[in-house]
Amino acid sequence: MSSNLLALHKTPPLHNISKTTTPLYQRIFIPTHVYRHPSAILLELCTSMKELHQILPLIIKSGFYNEHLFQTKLVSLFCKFGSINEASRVFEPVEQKIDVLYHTMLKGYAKNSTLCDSLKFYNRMQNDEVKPVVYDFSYLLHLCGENLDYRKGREIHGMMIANGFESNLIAMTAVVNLYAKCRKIDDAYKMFDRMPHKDLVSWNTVVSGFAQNGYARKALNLVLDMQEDGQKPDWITLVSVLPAVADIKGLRIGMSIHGYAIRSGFESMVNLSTALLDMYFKCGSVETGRLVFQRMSSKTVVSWNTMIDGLAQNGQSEEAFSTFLKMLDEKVEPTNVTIMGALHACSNLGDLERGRFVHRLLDQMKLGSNVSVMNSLISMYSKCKRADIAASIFENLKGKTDVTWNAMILGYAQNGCVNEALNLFCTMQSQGIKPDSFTFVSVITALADLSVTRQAKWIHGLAMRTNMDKNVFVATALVDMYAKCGAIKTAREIFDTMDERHVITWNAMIDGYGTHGLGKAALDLFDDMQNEASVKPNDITFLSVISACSHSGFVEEGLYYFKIMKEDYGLKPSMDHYGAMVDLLGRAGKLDDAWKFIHEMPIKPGITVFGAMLGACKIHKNVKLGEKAADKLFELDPDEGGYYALLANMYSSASMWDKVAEVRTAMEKKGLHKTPGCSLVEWRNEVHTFYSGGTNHPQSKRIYAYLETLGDEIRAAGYVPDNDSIHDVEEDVKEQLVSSHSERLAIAFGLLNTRPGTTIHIRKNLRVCGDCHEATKYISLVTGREIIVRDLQRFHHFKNGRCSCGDYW
DNA sequence: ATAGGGTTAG
Repeated sequence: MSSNLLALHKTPPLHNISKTTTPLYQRIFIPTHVYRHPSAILLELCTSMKELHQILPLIIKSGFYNEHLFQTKLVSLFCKFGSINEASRVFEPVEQKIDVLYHTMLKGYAKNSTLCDSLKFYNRMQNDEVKPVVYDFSYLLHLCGENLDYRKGREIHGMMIANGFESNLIAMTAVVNLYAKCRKIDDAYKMFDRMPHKDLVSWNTVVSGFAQNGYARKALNLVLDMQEDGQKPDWITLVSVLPAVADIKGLRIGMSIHGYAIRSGFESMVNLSTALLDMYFKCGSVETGRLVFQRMSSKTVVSWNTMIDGLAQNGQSEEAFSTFLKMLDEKVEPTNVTIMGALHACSNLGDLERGRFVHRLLDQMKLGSNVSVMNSLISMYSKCKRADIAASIFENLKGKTDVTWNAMILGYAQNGCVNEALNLFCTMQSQGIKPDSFTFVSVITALADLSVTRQAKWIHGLAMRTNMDKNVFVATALVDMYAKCGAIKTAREIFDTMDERHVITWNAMIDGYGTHGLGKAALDLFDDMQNEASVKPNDITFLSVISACSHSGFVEEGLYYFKIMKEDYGLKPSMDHYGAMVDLLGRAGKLDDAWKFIHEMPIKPGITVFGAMLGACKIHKNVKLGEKAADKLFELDPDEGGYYALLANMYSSASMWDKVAEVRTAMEKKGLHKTPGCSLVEWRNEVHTFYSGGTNHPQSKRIYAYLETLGDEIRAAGYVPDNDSIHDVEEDVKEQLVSSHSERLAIAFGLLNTRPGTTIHIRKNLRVCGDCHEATKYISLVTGREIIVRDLQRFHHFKNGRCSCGDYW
């Protein structure tokens, strides 16, 4: 019986009907005009503009066209199908317009036209001496809410009061709704509080108001309050509160709401199922999400959209895309949100081909002017490594929003185009668009990649001045950036002063310690994290912890954390986790264990895993397993020259020169190249880039000359060149001289141009080679300088002839 | 004949 509560609320009880003399047509809900003529029944059943045009001649022929009821119905239908012009063509010629016709027309304006035009029509009503009714105000207020026009909304609120609707339930509910939509939730609540009588609809309005304004807990509490007030939540209450549940990832509350919905017989409401679907995905419960979707007896386009994006956000992008295709197959008309979901999936997959397919589709759908869609398109091309295409879309896009700027800045940042990202950041501000937390995160991430301390301090200062550093995500990006700039202490200081820490904050700090070789600090921090009730470690946390163990040689600990990750935390290891484990075992010299581990993996081992294996074989000169790993790599990713280089390095470390030559020939035949070594160093507000063996730098001569004297000094101090490292796979003979590796040029430049005692920060795009590592240790000794090198995988702090990695990297 | 509250999105 509870399921009928809403029905009882809206219609009089049945026994009343049978006692009265209500005419038959009212009892079965057929309106008067329909009763009078069969053609009107068609009008009642009409569901599209096309049908309406077919029926229109019949109405005219019937002679009823001039009746008020028909005119009003026609205006109503034309408006419903979106044509205010055709409604107007019915409305204007009517000589004796009844009030209802005006009200209907005003509704049409409010739903299909601008606020300005609607207000003009309202003024006309005043002139024509039509007395406004409460609904006129609610349409207008609704429109103000949609346009987020708070000022006009207040004006209309005033007009409403002037017309005597100050304490009208419906009018006040509309006001509450308006203030809530305009993000003035306090005003909305004040109005709600002032209402002498509150019904289900007004409670629902205020619940959805708090939910939409991000006050999830408050929204949930209001649902309890309303029940104390004697209102039983209906399915709209649930739909309104479910986004709040999703916001706080309250899976348990969500499930109890689901139970309540089933008990109350709301299961068949599509919108409710869709809201449940969304909630389950936002709570990360993919399985339940799939189940809800499967069980839905009818699906709207919103259900499909929720499913597609929900899957994409939960790492199921292949399934997201196939769901998108299935939707097209079932002839469901996609919307802009569908396209955004599909693009989201393509972004995650990094699949340019399918991304282009969606792009063509959205062009066909004429969605090219939809800013949100274009923002997603920019993100997709950026994620597919085509920042150039993204940039050309960005340039040509009319009506850019802050989201558009953020998407492009992030796109540049993710593609290593730091200067472009910074330039766009400046252009954005010069055009009066305020950077938000997303913008800062993108720019900070880009700078973190560069590892340039001066720029780091600049953006940090800017974030502080704009109060952006209070945002968790911005602060986390700062922690990450300082860690990547080698300033691990500053990173920790920011971490410690944060009011709120997200999982990603902990992850960034743990990873920072890990890459600095501070394994103990990383594990201590992981312990601290357990004491924090509000955060739970996720898969990334464990990846950082395991790789921290790997960098510090904590094999036992690494195995332990891998175990508890699965058993105590219920997390499924990804390819990256397996790669980190192989690295952990392999680096420690347990190559057979690593090889065994690969074969016992429950998923098919990928490039990450074999890459780690080959790297370990190179360090420990295990040619037999290294060749096996390399074979797999060539099979999995035949176009990557880096593996050939790694293999050649392995042979050279084992002094197998003929094999080295063989690999070089194979590489040349395939036209593959090793990524050129490149090191960055900051000097006087500029970033100087050095390539291996390069002579393009203005100070080049001075640098090479200095490297020669430096070579003599370090040899005198005991440095012995490592001949094994010399046989690299570079084509140029000069590049074979390790003394011209990019980091040495950068170090020499740094030493020549900074005052004695200054720490030198270098950023390298590849891993440091053994000989350079050895040489840098001696350089730090003879020059008395601290040299910090960030390579592809970790930090090396060289000081007094030693490195923080303890020669373990 | 007009009728206040509701789901998806960087």
